[in-house]
Amino acid sequence: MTHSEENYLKAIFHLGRTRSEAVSTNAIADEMDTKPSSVTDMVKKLSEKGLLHYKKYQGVSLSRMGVRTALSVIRKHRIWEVFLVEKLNFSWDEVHEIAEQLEHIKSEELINRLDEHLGFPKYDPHGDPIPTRDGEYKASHKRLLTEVALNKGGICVGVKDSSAAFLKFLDKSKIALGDEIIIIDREEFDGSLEIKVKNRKLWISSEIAANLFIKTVDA
Amino acid sequence: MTHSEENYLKAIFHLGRTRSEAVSTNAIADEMDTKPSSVTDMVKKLSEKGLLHYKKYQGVSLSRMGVRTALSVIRKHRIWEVFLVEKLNFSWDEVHEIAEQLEHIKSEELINRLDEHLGFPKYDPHGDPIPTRDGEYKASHKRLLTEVALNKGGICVGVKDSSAAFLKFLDKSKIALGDEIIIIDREEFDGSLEIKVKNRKLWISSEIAANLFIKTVDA
DNA sequence: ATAAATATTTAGTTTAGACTAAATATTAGT
DNA sequence: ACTAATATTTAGTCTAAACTAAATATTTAT
Repeated sequence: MTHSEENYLKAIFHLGRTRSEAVSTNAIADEMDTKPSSVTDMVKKLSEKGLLHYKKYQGVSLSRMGVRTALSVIRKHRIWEVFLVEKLNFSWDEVHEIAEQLEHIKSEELINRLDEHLGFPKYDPHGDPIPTRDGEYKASHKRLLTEVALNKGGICVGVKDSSAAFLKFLDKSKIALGDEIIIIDREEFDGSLEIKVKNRKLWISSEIAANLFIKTVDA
Repeated sequence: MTHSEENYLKAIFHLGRTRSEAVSTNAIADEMDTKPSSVTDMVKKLSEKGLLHYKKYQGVSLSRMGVRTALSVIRKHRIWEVFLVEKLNFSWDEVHEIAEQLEHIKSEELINRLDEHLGFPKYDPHGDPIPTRDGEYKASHKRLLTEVALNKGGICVGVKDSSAAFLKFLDKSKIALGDEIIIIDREEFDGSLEIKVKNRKLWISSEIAANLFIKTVDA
């Protein structure tokens, strides 16, 4: 597999998640910042290799093998992102470009050892789930903490209310972007929530919860 | 710079160290496992880019810029090797192939942070010195510990006597391949040496020293 | 239902990096 | 010094991945 082939599979995988029909040539060209004619060429090659299904003018969809390969690349990308943030102290937004390169390093052994070294993280720094070694994967979506079910959780990725008062509250409560938050309990009377953050439990009001976005896998 | 260009510069740098004349087309082809005609093509390109000096039929030598670039790649390679061994517990001999890929990742920031994360190592796991960020580099050579000057040191890379008795001694003394050894003192009377290994000082006889190879930079 | 707009594919070029075979330079042996 | 052996370069081909321009399919709008 070449870098370019891997990038196409990744792009097609992501596009196939949102729109549920076959992925169009133009959509791929847009996503990859290339020309439709180049996409046609590559799509033919990937089709011959059995990585995707392609009928002229009808768009493409990944084969089982294509999905497996795409997930393997996404897994590498996200594990490297965790490494860059956790171990090398890069910030959230600096890591994407470097991970785009690292994801193509060929060594299963390497990525599995890195995974172990990082304590088998479940999410990358942007809150997106990391596919498992054997290709398990559930997509995540950004939602308000009020919409998350009991015992479910995800990564804090943003706030709705960005007032100084709210941000100060978060700071004081030691809740930061990138933290994993899990819902422990929900009080029916006022909708307040008990959550676990960084191995610490605390109660927050439903007003607070309604202003915190987290990325969490679908039910 | 492409991966291939970087690999050529690295190969030419290494060849230029041992033989001191210009490096021949065939030598490069051998080193890179490619054909002489391919080398001629690449050498022309690198010459046009100002990375090396080339006169038809006369071989090549790196320009200042070429040396700088080669050292930057070698630095990356060796720092990644340290990471793989120290942090991911790969063994000595498993790391080369993976580092061959990692050395081409483009990010100065990444390599400098990794260097810091590893505590600014001076040697890679094979005992070869790591070029500094600003291109300082002294080659190292394998020699017996008896030939090393006071206060100098290097990485233990092999034994001359591989008898069970000697290996048992090393094991008991907690001296292993890959350890850094520094000569602290030398007793003129019997040639015995005080050495520092893993922050531990101990005395060894000249017989022991005469059977230990270390890699150390030239005087 | 047909013309216009849009999407996709085909055909032919380009660049990087490799290759083979043939041509030319250099070096070595007598 | 001249021929034989070896080294190097040139010329032309190949593959991957891009591109442009032209051709063809599909979709949309009237």
